[in-house]
Amino acid sequence: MLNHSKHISATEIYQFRRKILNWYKAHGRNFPWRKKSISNYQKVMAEILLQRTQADTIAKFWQPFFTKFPSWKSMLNVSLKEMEKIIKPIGLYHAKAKGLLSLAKAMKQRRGRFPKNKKALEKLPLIGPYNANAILTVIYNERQPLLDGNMTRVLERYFGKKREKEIHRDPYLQELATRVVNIENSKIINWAILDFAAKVCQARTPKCEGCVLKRKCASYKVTPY
DNA sequence: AAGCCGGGGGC
DNA sequence: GCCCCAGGCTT
Repeated sequence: MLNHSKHISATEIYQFRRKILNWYKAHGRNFPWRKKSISNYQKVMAEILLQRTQADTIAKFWQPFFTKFPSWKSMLNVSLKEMEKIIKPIGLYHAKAKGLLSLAKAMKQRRGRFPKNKKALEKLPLIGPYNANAILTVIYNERQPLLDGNMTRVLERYFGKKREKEIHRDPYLQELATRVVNIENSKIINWAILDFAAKVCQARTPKCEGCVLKRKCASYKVTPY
């Protein structure tokens, strides 16, 4: 309907997806927040804790944090100072602590239920465009891209540069990412791309020689690192 | 649109 | 020492 990524064919998208998924079967990461058994509370909390923070850092933080805070309600009796002290090891602790207490209050008012559309989700504290998509995909099984700096880097290197500075205001990138993750189990391709970005297509030192995408990667042809 | 947050990990 | 990390909020 919009044609910003029309120059990229469905076949190219399919091949990219297939290679990433194959790579993921052998090399994908396993994290607590990817387990089916966890609560929606934990799924949302994971996305918030992960903001601008390495996944391995949150993996270590996971057990002690959720032992202390098993639910939204459990966060209501903690002072801001206490919460800041708890969040401190993962960084950005002023904003995250304040936001979490605020979100816990909002969730109490909402009786633990989340909105089911993007605009309403983004009105909640600490829930922005990325997180809203993550919630829709991981909890409600929708097909939204987890389009952060990492997925953006992979898509840009492989398919070509985005047009605008802001990820969430770039129609080409939005449309391309949406097409790429448009499969039945959308969260798997999303996780696969994030894992691929973290382990192979890294920001500073991408491991191009062993990369399964290098033959058709636009960046590899130009700068084979 | 730009600035800011932050401890920890990798190099 | 420097750069980067599953972004969002404030100005």
